[in-house]
Amino acid sequence: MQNGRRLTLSAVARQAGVSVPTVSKVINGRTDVAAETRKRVLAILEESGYRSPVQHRRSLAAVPVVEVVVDSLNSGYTAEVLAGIMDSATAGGVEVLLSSTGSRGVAPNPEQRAQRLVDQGRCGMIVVTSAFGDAPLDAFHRRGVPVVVIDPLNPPSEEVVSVGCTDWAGAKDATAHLLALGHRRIAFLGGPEAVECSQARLHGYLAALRSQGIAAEDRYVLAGEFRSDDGARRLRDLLLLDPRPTAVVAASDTIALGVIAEALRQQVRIPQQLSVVGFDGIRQAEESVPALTTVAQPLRDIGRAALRIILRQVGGEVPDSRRVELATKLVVRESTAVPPGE
Amino acid sequence: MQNGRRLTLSAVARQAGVSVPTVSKVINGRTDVAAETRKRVLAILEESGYRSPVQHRRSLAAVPVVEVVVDSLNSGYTAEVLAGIMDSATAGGVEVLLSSTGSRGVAPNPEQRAQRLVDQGRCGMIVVTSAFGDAPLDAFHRRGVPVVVIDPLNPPSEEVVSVGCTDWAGAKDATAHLLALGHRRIAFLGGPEAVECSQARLHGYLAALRSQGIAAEDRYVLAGEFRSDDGARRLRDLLLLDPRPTAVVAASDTIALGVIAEALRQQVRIPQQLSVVGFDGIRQAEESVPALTTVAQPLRDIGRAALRIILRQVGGEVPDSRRVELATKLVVRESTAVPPGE
DNA sequence: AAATAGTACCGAAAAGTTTCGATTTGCATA
DNA sequence: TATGCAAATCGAAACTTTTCGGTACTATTT
Repeated sequence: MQNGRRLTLSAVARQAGVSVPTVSKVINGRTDVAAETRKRVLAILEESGYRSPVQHRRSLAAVPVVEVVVDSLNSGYTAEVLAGIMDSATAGGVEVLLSSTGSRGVAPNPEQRAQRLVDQGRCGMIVVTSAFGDAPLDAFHRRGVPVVVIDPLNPPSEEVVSVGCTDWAGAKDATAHLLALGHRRIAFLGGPEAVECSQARLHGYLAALRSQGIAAEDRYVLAGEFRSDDGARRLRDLLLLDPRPTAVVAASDTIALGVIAEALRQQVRIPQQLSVVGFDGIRQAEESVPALTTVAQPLRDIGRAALRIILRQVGGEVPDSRRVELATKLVVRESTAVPPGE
Repeated sequence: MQNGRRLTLSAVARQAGVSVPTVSKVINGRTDVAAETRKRVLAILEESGYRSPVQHRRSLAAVPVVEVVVDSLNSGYTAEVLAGIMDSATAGGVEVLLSSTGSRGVAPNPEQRAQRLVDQGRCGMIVVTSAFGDAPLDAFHRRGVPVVVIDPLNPPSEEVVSVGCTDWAGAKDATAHLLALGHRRIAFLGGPEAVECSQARLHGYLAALRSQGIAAEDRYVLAGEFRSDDGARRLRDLLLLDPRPTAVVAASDTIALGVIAEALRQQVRIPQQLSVVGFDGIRQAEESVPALTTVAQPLRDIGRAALRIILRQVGGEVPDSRRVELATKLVVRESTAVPPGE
């Protein structure tokens, strides 16, 4: 390719059959390039190994920074994942820029935000359990900024890597554990219905029941928020049913802890009268009384994995999978036992 | 100046009697411009009010960055403070760079680290509950980077602003609350003896006792770690004493939650047989059963305040105080009651 | 003093980016 | 069907930045 001179934009442009500005726009992630054209130009760029001067400078530049977007910090879940991210970050020599969406949802102006990201030499982004539309993701993708989404609320789009755990299998394990103890009336306290992982957990629960030939009862399945007070509320509803369920599978530890707290208040003894299984494996689950049996997600590992994936993408590797699922592990503690009256 | 067209480099260049590249170099701080020439060009630039496109973008986009150093993320305490910092950060339009010291202590090379901080345009630093020697702090101070320390483990040095809560008064309130209920044998489960806030809380406890003319018993005062398992361990020790204390003041909520959990295991009923007061006001304290009476630090407010102080210092203000203490508030919940046998 | 080397400074030319108008296309409307 | 309108796409031209070589000046050597 190189005939004496340095590799230049116009050479790439000529080969791609477009003008110099168009190539520049592709490199800088402008929107006014047809997808078709962009692809062709990118191919030539790839092949020729062209690097724009700014790209080049950036690759020499100081410590890479990864931006981490969280929805809120008040759950143990987020903190734990963040801790994992920090692990990998210090190990990998990158820094972490934390940004919180708060209640306002994500990024007022994704295009501008993405541009700022690359301007300031940020090399990737991790989104933790937030709804993230396709439009903003595209803004990052066009600029070649790798994005990893952890436990996305909405189904992740094509071009983004998502990291999570084996939600379906985990809920199935939890339910199977209760079935093995002899429970037959098992309730499920889910998360918001629209949320991806929530659905997977529900289906794991249903699958376990079905495999034992047990029909799921609608009134035992209550969707709600991933919050302890909403767990407490729903337990009150469950206790009004006749016959009562003898066990509860909660879609998160926060829900399960709410159930345990409310059970104590209602004089329902756990696990003698009611077994409870949580999901997530946050720290508080170990410390509750009785200690919570739960499906532990390797939250720290998930955080670590997310950052490693970013780093690999920055290094030019193509991720071998759009979805990474880490195995959950059922941790049996004190909140589950054989059903009452047996 | 503007004769119909937009203000452009070449106009400035013409007026200054130099070429366009030279003006560009002045703007971009290149070295190959004579001091004399630079001055002249700068004058014209000033006069004409020219802003280069990148300057313009930057003024729209550049967001100041504050570095936050935490020791670890696995306590609710840190997460809560961080949430407060994020509050102020989003409100104040700054970004937060998170860095974790982990177990390895702080900054391998403070001098270098401080330099990098200013190079990358970071405008301040917040240190959350970490030991932080004077040497690194000085490195920042010399470079004019404001540093705020939240609840420092060691006594903060002269040149740094520290933010905390009224530890002494808070512990005194907690103890007074128990005294008012009629308790006379009150134990104190402290943090590590060397830690500043831990000492203040101990002295608040002692002061409350003294004000009622009660002598502190050494065997009722146990130092230890800010961890729930260490709280549980120390409760076991307390229960062996004769006479047993009827109430416990814990120097942190984590300790207190450990006490509650262990009490449940040991069949000691709270608050009927033992009253417990915590300190911090983390989220889990609300959700425990029984709900924990605690001295709530305004953790979020502390985080918010820390960042605001940084921002004011960046704005050129001189902090009016080296030490900011936010008031604690005794939150009476279910874990305290009159002593048994009355 | 002359030659040489080194360096600071500048601008022509090359490279890259942005603006803006021209062209096309899709789609709703007359 | 014709017409208008808005959005998408692209490149020419305008603009900015960078590279690179030349000039002039100074210091050093011969």
